[in-house]
Amino acid sequence: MSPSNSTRWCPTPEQLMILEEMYRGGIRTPNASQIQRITAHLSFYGKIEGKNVFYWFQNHKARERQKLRRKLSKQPYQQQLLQEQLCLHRCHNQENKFLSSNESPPPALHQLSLDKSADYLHPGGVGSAAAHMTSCTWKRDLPNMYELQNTSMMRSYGDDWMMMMLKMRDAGPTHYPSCCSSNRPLKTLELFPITTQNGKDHQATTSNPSRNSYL
Amino acid sequence: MSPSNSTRWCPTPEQLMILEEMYRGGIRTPNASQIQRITAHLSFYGKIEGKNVFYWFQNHKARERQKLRRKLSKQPYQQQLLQEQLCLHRCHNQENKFLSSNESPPPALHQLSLDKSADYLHPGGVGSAAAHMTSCTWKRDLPNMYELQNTSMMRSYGDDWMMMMLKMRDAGPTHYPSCCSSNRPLKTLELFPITTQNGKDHQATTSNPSRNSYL
DNA sequence: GCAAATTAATGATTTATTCAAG
DNA sequence: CTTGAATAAATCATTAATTTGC
Repeated sequence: MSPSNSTRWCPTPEQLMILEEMYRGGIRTPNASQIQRITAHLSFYGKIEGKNVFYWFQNHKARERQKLRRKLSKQPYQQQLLQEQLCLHRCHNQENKFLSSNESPPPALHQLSLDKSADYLHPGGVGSAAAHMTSCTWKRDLPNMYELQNTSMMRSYGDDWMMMMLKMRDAGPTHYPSCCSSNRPLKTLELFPITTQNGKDHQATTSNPSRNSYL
Repeated sequence: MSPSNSTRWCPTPEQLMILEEMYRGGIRTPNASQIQRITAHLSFYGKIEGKNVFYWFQNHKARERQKLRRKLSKQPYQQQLLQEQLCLHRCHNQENKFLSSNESPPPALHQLSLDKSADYLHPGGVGSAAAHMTSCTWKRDLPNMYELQNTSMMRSYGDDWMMMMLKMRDAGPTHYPSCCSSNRPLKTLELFPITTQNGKDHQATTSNPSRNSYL
């Protein structure tokens, strides 16, 4: 099937780079509004839908985890411990929003006070594919993305979950200039709109944080 | 937590009965439009959302399967074969729509020609909870529900998948007269609107039917 | 009888697995 | 082989049954 009417999303290098950056930054299970913003943002670089973002994080998380598992199974025990601690660190960084909210923090985190200028602002380096892209205005807004990760999708939809069902796919895949390659001029990434979320992202604060999962 | 502000859906006996009836009828993985219709229909008997229907079928299917597995593990081999054949029969009934469409039928079904007045019109009998309900006008429309079951949710959303993310849950659980008990007078079930689907339900006909799963 | 305690069901989420495009 | 898409299995969490001690 030709790329223009491809059935499945084919991320551009820029989209991929940004997604990986976010993943490195600690995003694992973006909630609905996060997905929406990410999608809006990435759509500048090519056709993309929310479900693509959703699936990407799901798959990437799962595959990183499995990659790590494979790796761990042939690693000496010492290094395993190290890895686990790194993981924990990431996890706690993710929880910062939680810690600073007026909700009572989860017990396990009560006893910790972590540096909030976490390492997600200085991730390990960008991919090569579009490395020349001016990096990276959008990073400044990354912290906005750091809302609760244990927010579930379904819960987020609320009564509007049904919206997704209101229409069926009848519009076939529309024009999609070139699959898997940059089809727009590279440009400094624009900021996410700095909306104050108006409590929209604060649901699910009663969930059990132990169910959060970060690789 | 009192029922009125319960966090989770609590099906009324009528809703449950209808869902079970549909399940017995062969519905396993309703697609978006099916879910919408089912939801609209069931909402007559109490508060309900699409996701509840979605989850109900998912859970029910899984738990019936696991129930059967447990049962099979202590059954003589002969009866196992019988069970499997029953399952297959159901499966084929589900595929009838497929067979009659102008899409090329799945290979595995090519070789079979089955009675289309399938047994889903005469299911094994209704539950006792609301058995006095005039039974059952809505059954006449059940065939409408027999669209492709292998249609995936995500695919159905299409470009509107994002709709589900547009708003976050801010409306808390609204008034819900009485949990788990009939809060409206029983009445003959109304027909589903007999819409001709207009091709809206015909997506995903290219999917591999082997992935269909019917218990 | 009737709450508190325990257990069983089941609604809701997440994780693992699988399919299939490219 | 990689990875987007989708489904199934496992898990969590809340509600209903039920048991238990009074």
